[in-house]
Amino acid sequence: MPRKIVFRNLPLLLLRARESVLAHFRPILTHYGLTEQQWRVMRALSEQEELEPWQICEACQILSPSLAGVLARMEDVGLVERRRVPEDQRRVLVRLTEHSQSLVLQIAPLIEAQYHLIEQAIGKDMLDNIYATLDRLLVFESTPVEHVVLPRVSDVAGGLSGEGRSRVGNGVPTRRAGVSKRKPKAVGA
Amino acid sequence: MPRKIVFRNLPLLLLRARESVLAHFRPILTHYGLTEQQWRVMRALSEQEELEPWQICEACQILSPSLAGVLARMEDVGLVERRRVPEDQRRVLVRLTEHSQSLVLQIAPLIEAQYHLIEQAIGKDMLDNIYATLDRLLVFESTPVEHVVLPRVSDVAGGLSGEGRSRVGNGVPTRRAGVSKRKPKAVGA
DNA sequence: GTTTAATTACTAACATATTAACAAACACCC
DNA sequence: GGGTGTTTGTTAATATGTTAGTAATTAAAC
Repeated sequence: MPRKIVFRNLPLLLLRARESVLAHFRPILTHYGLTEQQWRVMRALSEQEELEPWQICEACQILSPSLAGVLARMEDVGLVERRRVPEDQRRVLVRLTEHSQSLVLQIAPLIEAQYHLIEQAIGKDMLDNIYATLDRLLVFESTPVEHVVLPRVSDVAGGLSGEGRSRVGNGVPTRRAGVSKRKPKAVGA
Repeated sequence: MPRKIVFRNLPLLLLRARESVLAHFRPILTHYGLTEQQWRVMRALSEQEELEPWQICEACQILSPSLAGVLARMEDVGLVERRRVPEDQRRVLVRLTEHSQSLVLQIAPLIEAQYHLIEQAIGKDMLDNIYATLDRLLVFESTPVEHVVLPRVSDVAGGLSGEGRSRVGNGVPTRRAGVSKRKPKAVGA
């Protein structure tokens, strides 16, 4: 096998870090029947009163197609209301319902308290350091970074130049239905 | 509205940071028709030769049900092979195919090069600092952090104690089919 | 040695992520 | 003033995340 990549997997580390933090908040949200994304939207709308979808996308780091579903479900359960902008019928304004606002009033202190517990466990200096580091990482969002040149290869993963898949009889599929239930996909053809 | 939560949204910041990093690698992976998760699995298997699914879950921060699908698809396109452990018919061993190994040989240098470009753009000190900070954040994975006590509330988000949703006629749904195409869900009933 | 519990990988059901494509409303332009 | 392009939100299709539950196998208890 090739020499290991000398750099540690940064996106993976960030994923782990995020998960380790989120683990301390998730119980609060699920306790109130909220998903993580719903809470992100609620928190944003609790600070802005009214936002357009694209603004929520930016504020909550949710892509537009995802947000469409999130908002639709939130409207279904009465967490947000949507109305069109009169001057521009394309645009929409989203806001929290009264119910949702009172929900924020209940949850926000718990979130806040949990942050305090975290700060208390790892120290304020440490927490500040984390924020500062992340900020610098985000600045580099706009920092121009060169990109490696990609060799031209038409279709590599699907290409499978030669060996064919031999789905049946390799040991595993002989078990439950699941393993061999995948669609054929005609690789050798 | 309630006073803003004094702490900045840490999970959101981590999400942003991760995205800003990943943005520099995604083009490489999509160029080879790989998803981010597939590459994570491939990178792990390129360093271990053979792993059991639960080990991949840990190494790649992928939950077991997700990994089931990821591996099934990867097997479909000939990226990995699975076989049962003879001594324990519950367990499975996963490994890269030859094709997949040669793919790693092509991609790894590009990933590596991109890391170098990033390091070059933000500085080695900065990068080291990031890694160090993330490590400390991960240590706190095991650090015992108290958890806020949750007030007992049966079903809050769905409860909607009173106001009813008024789906039709609030301004928005009058547009395309989509907005009002959601399942009714019987809130008022 | 059979019953029970624990493991391991998986399925099911739903919410979200991601990319591409689309429709309606607006802006321009000639 | 009707083409043309742009913006905004959306749908479609597929992959993954998340929680709960299941089947097959093994280990433990009795």
